[in-house]
Amino acid sequence: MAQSDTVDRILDAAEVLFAERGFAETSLRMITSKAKVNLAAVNYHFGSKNELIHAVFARFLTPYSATLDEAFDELEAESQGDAPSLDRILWALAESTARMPQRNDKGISIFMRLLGLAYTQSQGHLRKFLEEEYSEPFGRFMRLLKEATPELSAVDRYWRIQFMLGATAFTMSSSDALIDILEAKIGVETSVQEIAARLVPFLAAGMKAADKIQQPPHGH
Amino acid sequence: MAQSDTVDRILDAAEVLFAERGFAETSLRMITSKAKVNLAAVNYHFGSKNELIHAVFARFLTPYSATLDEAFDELEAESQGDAPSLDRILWALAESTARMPQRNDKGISIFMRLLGLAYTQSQGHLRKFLEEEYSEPFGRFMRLLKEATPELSAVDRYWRIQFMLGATAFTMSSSDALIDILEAKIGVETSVQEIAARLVPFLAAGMKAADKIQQPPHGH
DNA sequence: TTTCGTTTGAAACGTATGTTTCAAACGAAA
DNA sequence: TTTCGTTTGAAACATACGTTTCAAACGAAA
Repeated sequence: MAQSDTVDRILDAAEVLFAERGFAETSLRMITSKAKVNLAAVNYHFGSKNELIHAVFARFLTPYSATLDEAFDELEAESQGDAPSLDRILWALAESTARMPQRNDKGISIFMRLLGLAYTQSQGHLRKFLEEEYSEPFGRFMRLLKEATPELSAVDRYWRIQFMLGATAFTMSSSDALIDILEAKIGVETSVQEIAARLVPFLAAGMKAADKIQQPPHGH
Repeated sequence: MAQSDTVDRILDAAEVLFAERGFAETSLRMITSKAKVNLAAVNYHFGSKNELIHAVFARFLTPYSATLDEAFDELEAESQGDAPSLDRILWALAESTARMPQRNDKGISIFMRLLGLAYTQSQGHLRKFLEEEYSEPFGRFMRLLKEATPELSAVDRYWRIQFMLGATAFTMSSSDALIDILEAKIGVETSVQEIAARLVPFLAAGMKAADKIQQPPHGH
């Protein structure tokens, strides 16, 4: 405990509780009591609850952002000149995510759940913070997607990307619960990595769908 | 204002505010002040905040559930004996949703956003309430999906249905914001119906994807 | 018009939250 | 060992919440 291991204890506790219960539903007192730390420590070290939320995201998003950047570098290096395919882009994303160093066995679930919350519960301050700090790797991912789907109009691509994000964020943010339900139902155990491996072909097929806008089907 | 138009005023205000801000972030005082109604009226007419949330959902979910049931009846009547196709099931769902009677022009967005919140912010009491009251049309939809995708194993189907739900709930629950972003970006106006019409082929293609689990792509 | 159950209004209650205060404890530097 | 900036601890603060209370107002039935 060289210096302020209090800070890490708070971050660890906050990360888990935020992932379990969301931001508004997690009080500072829950966090400090789980972290076995004085209540005032949060405001002393982080300033406010909102800044603590930012710190929790920064701690895992900064290395993740760097990992992604490397993966995209590799991707572009491999396919010299021509645009990387959709499948390879999505796979690179899935692999980078799976390979993130985990603090414990629940690491990936927490990571995913927080990413989901970032979309879902983003109040003004969080959205602003994320846009300011991490727009670059996100923009790069978007550029790669654009080059990989030249057959789509800008509008088509826009909506399909939202569909992809939705399927991913939603599934991953509830991955723990969904895995449990499946096990109770069919008795099959599933890893987050397997979900990702199932998600990729689903998303790729959706992105490549021939029909852009569904017309009412005709009678049989 | 024959009898308790207070009840409807509360429901109207609560519906909008819940859709805009979520449940925990919307206080009874916000609701009663928007509804121009006394604070105590909520507890008098509904009992508690949780029961008010239930009432908001019941008001639109009960007619929606009936509409869905009719649409599924038609679907099964049309395709006498053989299972309705995936495209037709999804289309029936999208159409039923679009045709729901709206209280105002923002009706569909609110409706969608609440459905999204039901998945996303479902605390214990709401999940329990929804399961107890509306499991039947949901189960019927699942059965139809199963019959329309006999080529999928139970596990494959389970995950792909989650992906569909995610893409839909996520996109629709943010439809307002996404429509605004697209308009600011490309200057195109979009209706919720158009989003649904774009979503259907995306989901159908994903459900029918040949690969179930992605293997690492080989070098180019 | 009087009656009486229903509904509203204003105020308060108890509790929980984020934040602040300030004295005490700590720990490296002198 | 003394000093002094940093960190902790216990308590309080102001505020917001959901809920309750109870008298006043209402409105159909008598």
